[in-house]
Amino acid sequence: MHPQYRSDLLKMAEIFKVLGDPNRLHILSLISHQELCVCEITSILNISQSNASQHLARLRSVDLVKERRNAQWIYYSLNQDAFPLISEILQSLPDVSIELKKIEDLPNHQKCKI
Amino acid sequence: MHPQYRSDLLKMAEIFKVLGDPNRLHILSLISHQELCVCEITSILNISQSNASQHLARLRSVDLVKERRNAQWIYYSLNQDAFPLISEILQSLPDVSIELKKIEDLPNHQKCKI
DNA sequence: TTAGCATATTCGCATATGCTGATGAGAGAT
DNA sequence: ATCTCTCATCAGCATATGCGAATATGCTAA
Repeated sequence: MHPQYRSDLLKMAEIFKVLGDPNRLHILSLISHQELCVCEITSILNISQSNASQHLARLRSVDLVKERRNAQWIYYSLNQDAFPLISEILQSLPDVSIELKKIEDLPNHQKCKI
Repeated sequence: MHPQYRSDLLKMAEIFKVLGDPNRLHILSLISHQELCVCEITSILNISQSNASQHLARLRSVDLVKERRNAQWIYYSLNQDAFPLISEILQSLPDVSIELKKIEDLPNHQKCKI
């Protein structure tokens, strides 16, 4: 097998490995609609801050997300340039618009002053 | 979160987890062009028979492949109905047609009488 | 500067994964 | 029935992964 082919396969496999987790799929689906800071993602997914941050690190490692710092907050959004099929994949997931509408009602949202 | 949403995410994540391995991507790419028996896949990927069989079991577990028995041989092919985007994903992988043309030249191909 | 909040990183643990080697199950040939 | 070939499964191991707890870093405001 050609070395170039092998490395292409490895890179694609790495991307799918990152997609192979329900929490990361959920995060991608959310930030494909609008950028969100880590505390919002943490609240919506109902996971620990550490866990959310680790998932975001994995998404960063394959360049699937863009980040923008604003004061203490880091806003994440989908990087559609990294993997052309990513948008179509995310569109095949269930709708998350209800969750996005409810951001203000989240229990610990007061800790996250947007 | 809705339970149905969660199970959908889990199912999608499971599919991507299966896609998240270079050998399995390679197998899928090969059998998306033509059906192959296990010994051919083993030869092309240059992995052990046990390893190939285990990868095929993973692909079967999420219904990504179809199998057809013919005497001792079991021929695997892509199941395009399981995951609508699978064909597009596989088309984004490097070309495998050269490997398919060389099946007859493989070292231990005599053990696999097509 | 200090305090407080948002985020990242490290550590440790339980579980999952990929692989090899050995064994088992089916199907044909003799 | 016996042998051989194809394929599946099991056992065992090294490594990877997902998570919580603790800690570190970075920013703002007082």
